[in-house]
Amino acid sequence: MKRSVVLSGELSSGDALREEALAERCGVSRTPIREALRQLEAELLVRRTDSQRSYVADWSLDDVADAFDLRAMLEGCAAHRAVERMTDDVLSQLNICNKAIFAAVSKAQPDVKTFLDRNREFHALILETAGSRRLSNLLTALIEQPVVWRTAQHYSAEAFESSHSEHSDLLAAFERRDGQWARSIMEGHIRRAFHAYSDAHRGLGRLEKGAA
Amino acid sequence: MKRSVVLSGELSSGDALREEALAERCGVSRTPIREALRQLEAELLVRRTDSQRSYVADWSLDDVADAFDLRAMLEGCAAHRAVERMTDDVLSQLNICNKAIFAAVSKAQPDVKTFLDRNREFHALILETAGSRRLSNLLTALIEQPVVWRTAQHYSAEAFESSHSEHSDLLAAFERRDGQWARSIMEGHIRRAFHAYSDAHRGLGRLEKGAA
DNA sequence: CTAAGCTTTATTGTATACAATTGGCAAAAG
DNA sequence: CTTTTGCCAATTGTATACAATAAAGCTTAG
Repeated sequence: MKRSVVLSGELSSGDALREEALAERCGVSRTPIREALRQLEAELLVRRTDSQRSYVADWSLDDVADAFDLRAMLEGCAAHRAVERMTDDVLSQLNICNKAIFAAVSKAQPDVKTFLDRNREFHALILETAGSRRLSNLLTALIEQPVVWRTAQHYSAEAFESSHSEHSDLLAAFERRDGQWARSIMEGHIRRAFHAYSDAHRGLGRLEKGAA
Repeated sequence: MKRSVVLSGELSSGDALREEALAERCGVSRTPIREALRQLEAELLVRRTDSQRSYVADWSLDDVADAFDLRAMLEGCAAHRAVERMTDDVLSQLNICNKAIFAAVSKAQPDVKTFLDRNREFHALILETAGSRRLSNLLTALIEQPVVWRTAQHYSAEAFESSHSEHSDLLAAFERRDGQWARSIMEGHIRRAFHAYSDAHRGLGRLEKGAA
C-alpha cells in the first residue's frame, strides 16, 4: 500500500513532507500523494501547520499512552457490545484464532507475523460483532498505527503467553454472556499491551525508526 | 463551507453522488469535490461501494442512537479528563458560556442559533481542556454531524432548561474536582439530547431533509 | 544594526485532460 | 426464455499545467 511508504521508517519525526518530493519518491503524481497525506493526517501520523504544510508527527510517549487509553476504552466498549450479538459461529472462529495464536507463540522461536495477523483477526471479529459502523471507523484509525503493531516485536515470552491467556478469558466472558467482564478483560488486555510497549521503549525518549 | 453544500438537505438518502455533477453544482472542479467526499465518507455521511461509487448515507434511528452512544462515552471521557486539567480561567469561561446559554433560551422566543453556538463553545472548551488530540479528533467527527445539531430545532422549553441545568451541574463537578461525577453528568447530558431527538422524530421512520 | 516592506521563490490549491475501471445493455448461444 | 459474453457508456483514478498563497531573502529607511 502507498500509505505506509511514506512513514515506514524512512523519515524521522518533524521532517517536512513536500508533496512534490513525495510524489517523485513514490513514482506517482501529487494527486494520490495528497489523498494519502489527508488520510495520514486523520490518523495523526502527519501534522499540518496552519498554513497547510505537512510534517511527520512526533509521537511522544504521552501520545502513545493517549492512543492506548482510547483504544482500551473503545475496544472495551466493542467487547461489551459484542456479547449481546455473539453467535456460536463467531465464538468458534474466535476459538480457532486463539488456538492459532497459541501455536504461533509457543514455539521456541515465536512466529510474530502469524501472531500479529491472527491477533488482528481476533480483534476484528469482535469489532465486527459489536455491530457499530461508527465504532469500527473510530477504532480502525487507532489500530492502524504502525507503532501499535511494532510493539509485538519486543514482546517477551511471558507477554505472548499473557496475551493468549487474556484472549481465553475473553472467550469465557463471551460464553457466559457477561458484558462487563468482557469489557474489563479487554481494557486490561490493551493496557497490558501498552506497558509492554512502554517497557521496551523506556529511556529511548523518542520513537526510533522501525525495521518494517 | 463547501462540505455542507452537498448534504445540507438538498439530497435524499441513497442518492448517487457523481463527482462531476457535484462539481458543476458547486461551481468548482472535481478535485476539491473529491476531497470533500473523502471527508464526508470518514464522517459516515457518505457511503462508498466496493467499486468506489459514492451515495448519500441513510441514517436509520439505530445509526443515530449509535452515534449518540459513542458521543456520550467519549464526551464523558473528555469531562473526566478535563477535571484534572481544569483551571480557574477555563472554569470562568465555561460559566460565561452557560450564562449566555441561559439568556438565549429563557426568552419567550428562544434564540436557537446563539444556543447552538454557545453550546458548541461550551463542549469545545471541555474537550480542549481534556488535552487529548486523539480524543478531539474522534469526537469532532461525531459532533459535526448535521443531524446532531438540527436536533435543537425541536427542543421544548423544558429541554432547553434541562440542558442549561446540566451544564450547571457539570460546572459544580469541575469545581469539586470530581471526575466521575463530571463523566456521569456528561453522559446523561448527551443521552438526554438523544431522546429529545428521538421524541421529535418518532414515527417518521427515516430522516427528513432539514431546512438548513 | 535592526526592522519593516517589497520582491522572489517555494509550496499548496484548483482545473482540466487523459487513463483505467466499472456498470449496463445487447446480442447470441444454450 | 434464461444466461453468458462482449462492447459501449459512464464514472472514478491519475497526471500535469496553472493560479493562489505563504515563506524567505533582500533592500532600504530609521
